[in-house]
Amino acid sequence: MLDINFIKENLKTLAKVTKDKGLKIDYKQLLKLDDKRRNLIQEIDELRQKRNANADLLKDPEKRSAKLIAEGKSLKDKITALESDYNKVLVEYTEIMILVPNVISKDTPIGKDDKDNKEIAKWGEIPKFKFKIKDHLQLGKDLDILDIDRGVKVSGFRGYYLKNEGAQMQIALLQYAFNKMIAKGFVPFITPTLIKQEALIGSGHFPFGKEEVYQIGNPGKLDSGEEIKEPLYLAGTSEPSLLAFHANETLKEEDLPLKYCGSSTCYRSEIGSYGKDTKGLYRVHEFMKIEQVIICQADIANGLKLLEELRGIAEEVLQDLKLPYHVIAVCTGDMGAGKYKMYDLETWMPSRNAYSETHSDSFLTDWQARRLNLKYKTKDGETKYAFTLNNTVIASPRILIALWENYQNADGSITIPEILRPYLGNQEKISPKK
RNA sequence: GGAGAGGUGGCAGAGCGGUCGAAUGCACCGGUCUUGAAAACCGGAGCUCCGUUUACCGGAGCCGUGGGUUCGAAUCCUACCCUCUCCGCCA
Repeated sequence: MLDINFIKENLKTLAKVTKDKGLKIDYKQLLKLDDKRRNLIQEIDELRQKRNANADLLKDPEKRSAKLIAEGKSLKDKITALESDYNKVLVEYTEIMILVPNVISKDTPIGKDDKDNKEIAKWGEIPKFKFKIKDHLQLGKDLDILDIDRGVKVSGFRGYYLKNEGAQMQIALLQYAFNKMIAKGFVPFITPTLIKQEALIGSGHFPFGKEEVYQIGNPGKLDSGEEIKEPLYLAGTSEPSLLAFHANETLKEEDLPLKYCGSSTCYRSEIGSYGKDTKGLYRVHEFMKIEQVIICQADIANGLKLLEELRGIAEEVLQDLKLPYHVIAVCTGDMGAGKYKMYDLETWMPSRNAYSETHSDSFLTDWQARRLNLKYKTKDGETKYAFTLNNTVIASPRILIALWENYQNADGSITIPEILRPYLGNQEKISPKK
């Protein structure tokens, strides 16, 4: 969400960024609703003032009269009617307001989709295999560390089991990553994954990505006896939980920046990507992830610095694992409404013969904080909305694709990356069983 | 799942139709006193929104949330959310 006054003063910029991000906002309608909204507030406030004055007179039994009471009744009716109008206008107004995208950094590429993203850095050598490589599915099957067939049997499409060293490796990755983050001063969290709609609106996952999120219904009853559901949702990342942790709070500037990392299972419905990546571990309905989140002062330069810091941590993880990757500056059409600037880290996946997304590093200025009503008080006593950032630390099993495929050997075994060995009893290789 | 109690300012805690944005205590800020501090005493202080002559000026709203009753609601009714206690069940 943006400040309505900022929107009014920057209509041209916003019209452009809206188009560049592939969105459609009726700004004329928004301004109209804002006018209506403010006019109604004024009218209502005036009538309430009269009502209060009237009620004040009636306090005195001597002044009590049928006329005053009638006057009070009439005022009440007018107020009720206007309030009802106001509520309707506010709903429409809010519906548009939460769709208004954030502005972008100067260096964000303008483009339509991921084809227009720009590679800005590269690390590691793409491995050249002298044998016919297997993809992670084959490796997983041959080494008995992944079972897709039974995953589908039990969980349905996109279901999977990690098994043996496959299972161990996932836990190893998470633990290694968690430890790294703690060493860097991030506060470790295990976050709720069953969350309320407000948290998802706050992070900006709603309304944009609503269909991507699983909904869980809680039955209840309305006044009228009508059955209702106050839904809960399965979070697709710990980001909304970590951000909403401080929703409706006013923090102290001296406590910023807050550096958090959250470990959670993540759920994605993948509606809208039906035909895509249907094989293997690339796109699954549930996975585990450690996410890094920063809540900081409202300072663009500082935020950009932190974005680089988060990127650096993610790069460090891939370098620790010795996986080739590149960094791309994500273009407007691919970045999401709330983003001010965004990088993706894509890791080399031999079977896909491509770099594929494993990390996503974003800076959102105060776009999320406004939705979350997350503020801080400056040293001068001023109240401001905070800025927020987030990036992946590690997400598995997707990263296992890169890990298994890049580390495979001619004999069909997989070398375990050194950094993970301590978590797997110092085992060096995953070899075929028996 | 059953039974009961309750949600008021940073915290504790009164208020149970108009005198309540809200007593009182603690904490906080300023002052007096003091060599300094403490104590004591005096004074001050919340948030959100709207408007404008942008002035800490005017107005509205905020006592878990929404709806209702009333000329008037922190106070009454109602639904929902949450917390606590006891019983039951349970990883």
